[in-house]
Amino acid sequence: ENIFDRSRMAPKTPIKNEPIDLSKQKGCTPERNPITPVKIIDKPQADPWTPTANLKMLVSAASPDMRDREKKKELFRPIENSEQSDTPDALQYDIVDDSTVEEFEKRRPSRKQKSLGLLCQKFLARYPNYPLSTEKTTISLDEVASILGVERRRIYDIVNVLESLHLVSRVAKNQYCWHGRQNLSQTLKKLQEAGELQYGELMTFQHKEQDSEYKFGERKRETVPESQDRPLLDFSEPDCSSASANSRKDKSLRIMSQKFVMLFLVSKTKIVTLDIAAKILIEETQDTVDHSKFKTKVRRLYDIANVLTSLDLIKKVHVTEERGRKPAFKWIGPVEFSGKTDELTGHSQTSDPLPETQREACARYHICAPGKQRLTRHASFNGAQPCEGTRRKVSSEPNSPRQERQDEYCSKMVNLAAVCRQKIEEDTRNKACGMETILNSASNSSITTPFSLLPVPGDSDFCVNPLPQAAFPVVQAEVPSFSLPVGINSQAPHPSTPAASKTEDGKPALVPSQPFLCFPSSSLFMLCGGLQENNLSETQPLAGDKGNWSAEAEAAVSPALCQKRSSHKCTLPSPPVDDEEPAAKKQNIEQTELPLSLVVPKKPFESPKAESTRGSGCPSAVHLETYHLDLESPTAPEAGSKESTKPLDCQEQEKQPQNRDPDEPPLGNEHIPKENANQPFQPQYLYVQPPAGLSSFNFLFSANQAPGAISLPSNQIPSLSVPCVMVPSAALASFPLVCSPSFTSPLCTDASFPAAASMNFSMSSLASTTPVFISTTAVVTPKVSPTPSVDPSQPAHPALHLSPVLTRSCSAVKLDSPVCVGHPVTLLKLQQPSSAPLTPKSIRPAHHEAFFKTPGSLGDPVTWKKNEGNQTRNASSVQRRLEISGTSAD
DNA sequence: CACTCCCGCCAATTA
DNA sequence: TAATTGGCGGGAGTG
Repeated sequence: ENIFDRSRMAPKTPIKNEPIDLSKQKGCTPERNPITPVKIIDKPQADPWTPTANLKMLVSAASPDMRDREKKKELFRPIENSEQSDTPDALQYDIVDDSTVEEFEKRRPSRKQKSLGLLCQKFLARYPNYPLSTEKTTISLDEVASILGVERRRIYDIVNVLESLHLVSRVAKNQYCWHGRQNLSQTLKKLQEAGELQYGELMTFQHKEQDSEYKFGERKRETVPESQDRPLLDFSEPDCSSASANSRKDKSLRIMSQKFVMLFLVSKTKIVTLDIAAKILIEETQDTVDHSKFKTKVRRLYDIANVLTSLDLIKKVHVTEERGRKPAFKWIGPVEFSGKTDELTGHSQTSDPLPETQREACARYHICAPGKQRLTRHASFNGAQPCEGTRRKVSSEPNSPRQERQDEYCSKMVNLAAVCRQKIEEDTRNKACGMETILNSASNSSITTPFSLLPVPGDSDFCVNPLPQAAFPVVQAEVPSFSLPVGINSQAPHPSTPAASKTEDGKPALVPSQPFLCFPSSSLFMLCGGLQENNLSETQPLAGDKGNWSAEAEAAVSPALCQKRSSHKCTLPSPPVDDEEPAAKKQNIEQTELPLSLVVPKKPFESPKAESTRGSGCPSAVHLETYHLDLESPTAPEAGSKESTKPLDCQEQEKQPQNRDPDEPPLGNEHIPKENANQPFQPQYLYVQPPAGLSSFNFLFSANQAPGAISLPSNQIPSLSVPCVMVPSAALASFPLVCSPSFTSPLCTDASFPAAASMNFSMSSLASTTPVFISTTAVVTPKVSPTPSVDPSQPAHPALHLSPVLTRSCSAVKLDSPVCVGHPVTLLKLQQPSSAPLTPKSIRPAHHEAFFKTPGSLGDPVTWKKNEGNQTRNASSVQRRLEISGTSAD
């Protein structure tokens, strides 16, 4: 025993301890990290003799008074120290500082002393809040555990939460890198953005109905499509943790932590009650909240809250509600993230400042991110992110678990989205009246028409919804939509960084963390933030089924929803469109059929290649990947220079031709026969900033497809035959998309043109007020202003960059959609459509079951689980990659 | 008794 | 296979 003790004691004993601690802390001795011997030692001790045991015994035996005395006394310290931090503190200079008071308490054997919060403080005390970027601090879990005198399990709890905020990142097993709070603001910003997408609506409700917690909770659930969450998480975590740590379940403490923080950031009051948070965080779609599950969730929230409290980000408060007093937590951390994270920003790679508006940020990301990502990947890591780099490497491996994880994420997200969507639908029906009408019309139209955008001025939420809806229609037409986790970082594959994007077999291209929906409609791609997606899905859903959903804030659900929609589409295969809405409907012209046809052709083409080429990619992702590839290659070049877009386009055209051809025929015939002919189908995208209403969305219109379609006559309904991508701002951030500066009124004419880069819609054009309809055919709404403005900053490559991501997303979508629908049948349908466009693989993954299943939300009895897993994994991997790349960037 | 949440079993993952 | 991670929930400490 003594021997064991010694090993442990080492920390305790002044002599041994100090040296050890120091070396570990500052030195970041990697050496130790790998080593896990500590653990062994601990275990043996713990059981029989562990210091803890002794302490416990003592404590229990001793009276409180005694405890206090003892605590103070040195005698006690040794014992306790071994377990806790007292000794360590003494040993560790830093620790003492922060936790002086705590130590006091710690001495006690009492439970409080062992609290996770205290432990966390001790842990934090060991490291500087703002470490020099130059010096990397590695943390050995074993060491820390032994130093703090706790079992490793507890360290995991702390580290997981810290990791969710990027205070640390996992480098390797047993090793974490300490980043401190340098990136905290960035991370919070990202989370806030993500949270707005996911929970924005909820929060709104909150404010409105503070009382109705339940409602709140419910809504949250709905809205909260986890899909987004994960993406968010990814964003935040992209670099480090995503890779290895992600494994396990979606629910990880990490994700919960992020979501929890998001709730605070989104909440106006900055106060979140535990029960609400628990409800929101419960994956289960439905109301069915098992009491046990709820309890478990609450336990976890306490764990998280303790850590966050020790970080001084929240504090415990009590909210008196109707029922009585509820435990709650108030956010006391930074609230405004103007966009930059001060020092943080500079350091953080991925996290650029998300300054201004999301969109802008997104745009910037696109532009800038690529480079970073690439860099990050290649470079092992810089400063704080080194760890990430390593992981990436690992993850980058084609078949590595990471991919799987990613896929899983996707699937989960999808599931969540689906669930949310369902709920949302219900809610929306009830609540979203005005919106509904619009949406409905949209949805209907959507079916008929490829897609319509409703410009919803007003609230962002609403805005979001409209767009999504619009998107959905498109999806329906075609296909599959997939949701990707939102990539937070700039990881997005930029054109400039071809390697990066491809590195992972295309996966990387996708933005890891950012959730988005891709609608591989023949002509359009839509990327939506989770929320948005949800909205879309809602609206879209078959007119018959859910025509009324309001896209509402639930957007969060979006991904799932979207998928569902797609599935719906499938199911509703080309419902003859009704033109409920005149304008929109007009567009519907081609209606679903067209889009489908268009889409299908492409995908098939692409998919084959992609698949063949990339084994690594997820099956489901295949088509996407293919797409990506095409895009990527072109993009990469572009990435370097925005202007380069043209060249890229050319490249794209070259590459894409295959895809395009198939696609085009359908589209081209209908919409843009001419243009297509002229131009190869380059995957060009038009980037449209989100209108005010759409704050979070970005639209990308593929120039290629569009071209033909674009021909729109200004007057009528603006329909875009071109594929467009809707990307949440967040997503954009990750994307390398670039808007071609040149556009002027691309829509009208030429966006489609070959060389023409991507077209940008200025937000203003979209500006909420005017609804834009995009028909599969290609009509563009007049509103769309040919705004060159939109993003001068952004290069015109959007398409390229996006494509990779999209591709995956697409694959995912396919899967998802069926799931979402909850109707296996739909899936099948989808598949078909997808099949054309998508490779079989992609479809399979689509099976979605996994996605659907996850939360148990839908209860999908679906039978396609197999694929799901893969898909999700892939997606996740992709995300990770992206993240990683982004983070590592520099 | 309700709120907290420690503790550690044990499964999922990883090495 | 062994080690690492981490979900999970029993049940104990606190007020």
